[in-house]
Amino acid sequence: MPKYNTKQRALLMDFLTARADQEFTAREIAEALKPQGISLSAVYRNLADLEEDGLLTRRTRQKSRENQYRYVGGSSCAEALHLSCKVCGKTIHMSGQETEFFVKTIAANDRFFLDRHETVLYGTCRNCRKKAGEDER
Amino acid sequence: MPKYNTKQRALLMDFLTARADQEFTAREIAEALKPQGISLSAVYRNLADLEEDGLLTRRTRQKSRENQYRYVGGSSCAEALHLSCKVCGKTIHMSGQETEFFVKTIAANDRFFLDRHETVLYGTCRNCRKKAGEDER
DNA sequence: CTAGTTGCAAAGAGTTTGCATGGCG
DNA sequence: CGCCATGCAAACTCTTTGCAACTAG
Repeated sequence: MPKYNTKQRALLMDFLTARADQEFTAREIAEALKPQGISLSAVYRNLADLEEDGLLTRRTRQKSRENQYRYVGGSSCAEALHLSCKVCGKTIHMSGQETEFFVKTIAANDRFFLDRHETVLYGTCRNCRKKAGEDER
Repeated sequence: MPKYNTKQRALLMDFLTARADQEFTAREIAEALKPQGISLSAVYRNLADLEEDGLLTRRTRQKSRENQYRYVGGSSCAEALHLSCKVCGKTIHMSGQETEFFVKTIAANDRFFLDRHETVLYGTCRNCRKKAGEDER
């Protein structure tokens, strides 16, 4: 969708690809990059382009008004499904093989064709589960 | 979280449980129920309570400013994973058996513990895929 | 040069909240 | 009766947009 390569877009892409799979608000990105020269509206406009191209996932967290943006266009993201820990926010990439198997199984059993880019599976990662276990139960 | 059983909460619960797994905006719900006596703010407040209890999923669609709310607290939703068609919006429940298998596989392979309530898998259902195929390719 | 992109500030819109009123228990 | 929930409207704040200035090609 974009036609020119601007400094601002390069800044944003560098930021996002260096932190693929982490969630940020538009404000956070803008604040981090403002010293290097990008405005909040440029961030929004470029994020919108990326989202339209399916390279970006957006979600709203509970109790929050701001959207969380997550870049999922990296090469290591291309085939894998994303597992996102609700506690620490980290993302795990499911292995390509496992993903392949899931996608095929769902297509066969449910006649449903998964969009790997748009799908994020939420839950708790090993570490956070361990911690929760120590605290509560 | 709620302490009293009000007419408004009953209205909202009836609406949502009768349409489990469909997505609505707060405005849509309020408009549908307004004749029966509920205000937009009551809708928001009750939705917030439900979300906090994990009975409700929220997401923002591309190019839209409004949040989509989806009730996932029904009994048939308890065990199943949700497959949501991006085209027609319908939800398919993955079978309990298949879900169980997936959850266990992911726990074993990735050390990741899926939250079935919070996870929605996006893609295209059989019908919509067929249609898309006829149109384009 | 020409068209796309940026910045700024103002507009826009969904969501939240304060406060008085009404209803559940 | 006391406390919670509702309604209304005002307040909030994130996001979008208009427009002039600036660049990339």
